[in-house]
Amino acid sequence: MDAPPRWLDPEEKVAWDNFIRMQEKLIGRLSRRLQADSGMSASDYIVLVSLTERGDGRMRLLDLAKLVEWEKSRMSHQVTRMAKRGLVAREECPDDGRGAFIVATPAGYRAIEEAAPQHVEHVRQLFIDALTPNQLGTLARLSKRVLDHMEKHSD
Amino acid sequence: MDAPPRWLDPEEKVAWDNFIRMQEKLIGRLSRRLQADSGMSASDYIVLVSLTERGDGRMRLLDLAKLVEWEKSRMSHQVTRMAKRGLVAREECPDDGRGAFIVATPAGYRAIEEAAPQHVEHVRQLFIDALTPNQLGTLARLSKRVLDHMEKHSD
DNA sequence: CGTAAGTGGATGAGTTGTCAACAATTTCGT
DNA sequence: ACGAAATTGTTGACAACTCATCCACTTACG
Repeated sequence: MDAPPRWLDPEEKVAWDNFIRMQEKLIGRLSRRLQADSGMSASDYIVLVSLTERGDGRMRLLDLAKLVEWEKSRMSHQVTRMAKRGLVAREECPDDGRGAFIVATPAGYRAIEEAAPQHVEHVRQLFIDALTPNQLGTLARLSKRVLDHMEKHSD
Repeated sequence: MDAPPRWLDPEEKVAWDNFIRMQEKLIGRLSRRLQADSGMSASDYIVLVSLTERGDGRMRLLDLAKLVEWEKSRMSHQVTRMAKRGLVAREECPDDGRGAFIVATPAGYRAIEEAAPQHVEHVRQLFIDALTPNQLGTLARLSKRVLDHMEKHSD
């Protein structure tokens, strides 16, 4: 006998709906714009940012995957595609015969340097500017709270 | 000459990062769980919910697409796939020779009725339970605000 | 040592999303 | 009423994600 489902009460449902719709619209728009004005997908963007933010533009595949919280196979495919377009390259790892370094190429650096200002501007237009600094802070805290909650909640 | 990019200040960056990571983790987990325990994708789920929430379980393709804010081609593909699995069917539209009605089949009804309780439970565990009712209300308002802001901002 | 378990990564098949082009109707302007 | 434009929907090609599986190398343990 199943426990009766605990349906969402009206306020909970409104909260969930608003959140979902907002998030979907926001992410959708941002990624389409990014694609349109830089030819990069959101995934390309995060990978390049992650890589180039640490001085040497070089990271182990699995570390990269953990950093952005992806599965390793997803990262591997992604890197393969980006390598095909010359944005990153794989380098052998001397210490660990199995390993590979992923490196941002000069073209990769150029690509984020060109894409970033526009993208940040859109994040500002669509998200940051919608809220006061106070509200933004609140949203940050609530997001963090949900995030921490999920981390406890194994899966 | 380009205007100098208005980078995010540290608080803005934290807010954006927290939000993005939260949202990605949340959506990721929910959709993997939904897939695992009901064999439905998140897309299948919304389509069926949208269809069955209005009495007759029948809607025009474009209306359906607008409701969930998808592109029409995405909806068309989605419906094709769902039709192949017997969850929905296409019906001709008498008033409009171009049009098609999308209808939830009995199997479609059964499918959401089975999937919904578990899914709602997970939404509760991962999201609702992370926050107090007050905080949830706040998040709802902030989401709505961002949503409204985006609607003004044509695209 | 030698072998089993663990780790780092690659790959293939299947599903889903995007974009662009097209076809069929309907509607609107004159 | 007639042609142009808009609406409704489909399709095909292609990119991206997931899952499962596989291979190569490292490490740990007896």
